[in-house]
Amino acid sequence: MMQESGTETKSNGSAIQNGSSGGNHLLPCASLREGRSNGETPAADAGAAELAHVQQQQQQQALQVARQLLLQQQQQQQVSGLKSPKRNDKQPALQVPVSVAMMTPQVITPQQMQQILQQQVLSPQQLQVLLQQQQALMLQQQQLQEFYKKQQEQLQLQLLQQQHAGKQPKEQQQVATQQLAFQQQLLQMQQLQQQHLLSLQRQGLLTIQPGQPALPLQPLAQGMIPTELQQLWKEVTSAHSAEESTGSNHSSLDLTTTCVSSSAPSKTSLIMNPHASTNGQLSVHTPKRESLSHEEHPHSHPLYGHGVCKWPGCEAVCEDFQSFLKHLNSEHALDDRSTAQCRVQMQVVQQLELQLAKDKERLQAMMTHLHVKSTEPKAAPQPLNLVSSVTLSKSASEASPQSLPHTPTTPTAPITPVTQGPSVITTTSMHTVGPIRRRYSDKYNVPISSDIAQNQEFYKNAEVRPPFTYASLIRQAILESPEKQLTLNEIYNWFTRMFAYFRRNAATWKNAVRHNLSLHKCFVRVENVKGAVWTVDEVEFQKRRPQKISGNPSLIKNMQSSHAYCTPLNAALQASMAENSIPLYTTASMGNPTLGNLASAIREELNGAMEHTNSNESDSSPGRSPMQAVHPVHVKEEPLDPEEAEGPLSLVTTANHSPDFDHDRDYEDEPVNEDME
DNA sequence: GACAGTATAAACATTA
DNA sequence: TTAATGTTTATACTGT
Repeated sequence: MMQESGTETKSNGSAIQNGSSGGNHLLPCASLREGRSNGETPAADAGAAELAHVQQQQQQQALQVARQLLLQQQQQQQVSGLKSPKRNDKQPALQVPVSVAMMTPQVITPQQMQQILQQQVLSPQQLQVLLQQQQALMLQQQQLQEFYKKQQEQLQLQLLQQQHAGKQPKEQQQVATQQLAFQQQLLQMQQLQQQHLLSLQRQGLLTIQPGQPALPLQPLAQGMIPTELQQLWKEVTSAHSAEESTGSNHSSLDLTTTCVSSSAPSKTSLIMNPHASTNGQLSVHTPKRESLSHEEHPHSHPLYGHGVCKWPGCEAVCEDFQSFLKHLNSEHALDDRSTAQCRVQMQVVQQLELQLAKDKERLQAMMTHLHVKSTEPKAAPQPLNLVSSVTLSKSASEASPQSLPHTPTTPTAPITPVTQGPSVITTTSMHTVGPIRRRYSDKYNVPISSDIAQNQEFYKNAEVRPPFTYASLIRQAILESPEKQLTLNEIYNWFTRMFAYFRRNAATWKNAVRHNLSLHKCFVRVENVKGAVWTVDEVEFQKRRPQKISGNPSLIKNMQSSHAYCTPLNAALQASMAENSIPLYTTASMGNPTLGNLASAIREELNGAMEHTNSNESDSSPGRSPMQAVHPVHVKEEPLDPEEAEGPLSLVTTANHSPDFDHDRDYEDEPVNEDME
């Protein structure tokens, strides 16, 4: 009886902290505006000539770095007694450019990947093409590097032999000639990739920003990438080995076994260098780990969802899970292509992790700043682009209200890093702020189902509090159910299934759910055959909510300013990824999508309301919606208590009917999505 | 400042 | 008896 209370008491501290953290997840919006207000010019401003100049400089830098590395290498050889004075004289000129190539693989760096993601201008197809091009280049380069490495090893062996034999070899010159040829090849590849980048830039797909000097071909930065990849790989392999050590090394995927007998390219890659081996094995280990972790949920696989293969760029339709497995084994077996794709994915993940770290740091700074300034007088109220209830001093949000992009990112983008690493908003990152209460966006008539649908994967994986009230969430859970009724336990399950946030502090939020169910008249308990179920009295629900959208231009303007409520994830991601990409925020791009959001909100509410009222065959007396008259609503019949459904749909009646709102809208149960895109 | 809405916590009752 | 479920009260916070 009191045990739950007891557990709640125990978890109070963490619950408060957790709640605080949840309220913060739109803070990146502020950072987004901050980024925009920096006055940094779009990268597209950088001309091709300037880019070429920068690349030349960077090539020179690369040469210098390579020379230094060579010197270090030679010093090491001197120490180890392997050095040949003659070779020492001859080798540098040969090794330098090759070393450059070895140290600076000219693939798209995470920074460049970030740029592309920042721009938000690439369609998935474009991205796929880009990735494939990069994969091809990477493979070519790997092969060249591999071959060169072998040549160099041969050369060293020959030199050693010749030192012992005291001979002056002709073979050395031949090998050196070969090396020179490969150097030239590598340089050509570099140039090719530079041209590729340049063409991307010219197409507007990739931008070089003045404020990011390390972007295109920064040798040192690139030199760090393999190290980081290696580190990432260590994490992966350690986790994998840990799993194996526990005896769970049986796999449901053939990929694992093919890994062991790996095909030639991957095998050589394994030998070649740690980075290659990393990637080569990762492409195998990751599915295996996933397969292991999902063995108990045979129809749940990270690469499979909604009947579609989620392998990057695949999207093949698989009827069922078995066919998906067949598809996975056949189409995504261990080969060069899959390996390269995994490598690219690694880079994406790594970049996102870097971005995560950066944003966490920024968040800390923001929180510190806001905490310091919390006593400062408030400026004129601005529509906060925050879902959270963080009591921001208005100084933090005094930037332009049109700071949020309307082009949403796909919610799947942030999932991987979020699930693999700590959430963007960690509880620890919020501790310094003190008690924070949430303010939820459903007060702004955000289409909850749209938001949830769009950010479903995000909410499922990131411990981010959904920006909706408990009442809205409960309603959504009930309305999503086939019969529009759920037991309490089913509501619980929906919460935990849909939101990672609600997988913690169960006592707290479950109590809140029960409290809301009891408190709000809109939730009606119905005795059913299988027990008590909860239904939604949509009329009561609409009564409960403030009718903010009434055609008032100021409200619409407010909606426009705060339309980021519709996609908190997108806002956060945009802020996270888009730091300086101004072109997305042009005034012209703000117009219709905003109206679309508004329309979506109205449609959403209308749809939900009318589903219920229609299904109850109730006649909403004084104020029938004009939209209802114009647009027939297709709803399912549902067995609800007729006495619960009556009264006007105030939201609908007060909403202006804009012709933009309802083009061929199919008022099904499916959430509205397209208005976000 | 009043008020409404909401979150959170807690106590208590009921029921399976 | 226990856990789940449901109700109610209290308090605090936020926005209007």
